[in-house]
Amino acid sequence: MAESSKRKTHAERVFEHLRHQTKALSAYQILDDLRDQGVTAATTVYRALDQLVASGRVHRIESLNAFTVCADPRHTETPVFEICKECGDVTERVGTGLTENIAILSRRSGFQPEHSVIEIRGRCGACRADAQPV
Amino acid sequence: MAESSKRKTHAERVFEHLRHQTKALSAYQILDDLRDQGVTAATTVYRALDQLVASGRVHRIESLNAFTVCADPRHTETPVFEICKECGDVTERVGTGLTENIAILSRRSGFQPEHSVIEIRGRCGACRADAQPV
DNA sequence: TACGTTAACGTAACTTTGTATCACTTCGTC
DNA sequence: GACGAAGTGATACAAAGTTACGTTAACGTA
Repeated sequence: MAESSKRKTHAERVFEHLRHQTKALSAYQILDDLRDQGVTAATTVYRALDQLVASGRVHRIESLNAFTVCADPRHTETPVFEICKECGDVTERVGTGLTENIAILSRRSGFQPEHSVIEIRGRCGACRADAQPV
Repeated sequence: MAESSKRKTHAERVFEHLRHQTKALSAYQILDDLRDQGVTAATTVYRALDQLVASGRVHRIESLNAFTVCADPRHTETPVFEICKECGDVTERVGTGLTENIAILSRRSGFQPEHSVIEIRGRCGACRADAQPV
């Protein structure tokens, strides 16, 4: 029981909880959801999220003030998030080539990019299908 | 004195103030700055910003919770914002072709984009030059 | 076993950002 | 003058995020 003996931290609990969501959750939503698991302070949630974001396991969705798990922590390219206005689902896209486009743009303007935020709001395929009339 | 007789609204004051900034300002920063012009309520500032954003004269910078004037209200393409971590300056780029990239991406995924947020954080040309050793 | 160190966690207060409600003023128009 | 619409303010509150500091648990080591 070498590794299973390790105590479970709140950061792990936060990560596990986020992993089971299709929507992004706010810090205070996470706090509410994890109260019965012993997470009682906003500070703790923010600390957990800081760690998880720093290690690339969780992304912050700026336009929602919310958080979602990283679909594939191995990717290095800037992720693109599709956010459905109707159902709230957040989908991460990687390998879109947008990082390169931004790099090209920046080369022209002399700006040195470090971290990009790309978030697209609209309607997801499922919600569009639902709205289709016969 | 036909048009000059029109009363100046706080929305106009907010716009004029933002126009003279190189950085994005938060709503409460705007409130502080315009107190001596008679703007005293956060509500008023938010109402003014709502109008200005709706009419396309001002953009909201999601990752900063702040606002900046639109460089060219005639553009229809999604703007890209370069945000310098050092000096805080925000620069709007249009005609970058990124909108089209997003459209292509969405066509593949079935997502219908309505409003995109593209914000790049990094260092601007001026700050990079300042940091250059001899 | 006792001690010291460190990481994780909690409490509390606070700041920042944003919204809701209701009252009041201004101004054009009938 | 009566009326309605637009603009504004005061108050209260909700949501998001931070800071400072104290406590607890785990762990290595003497």
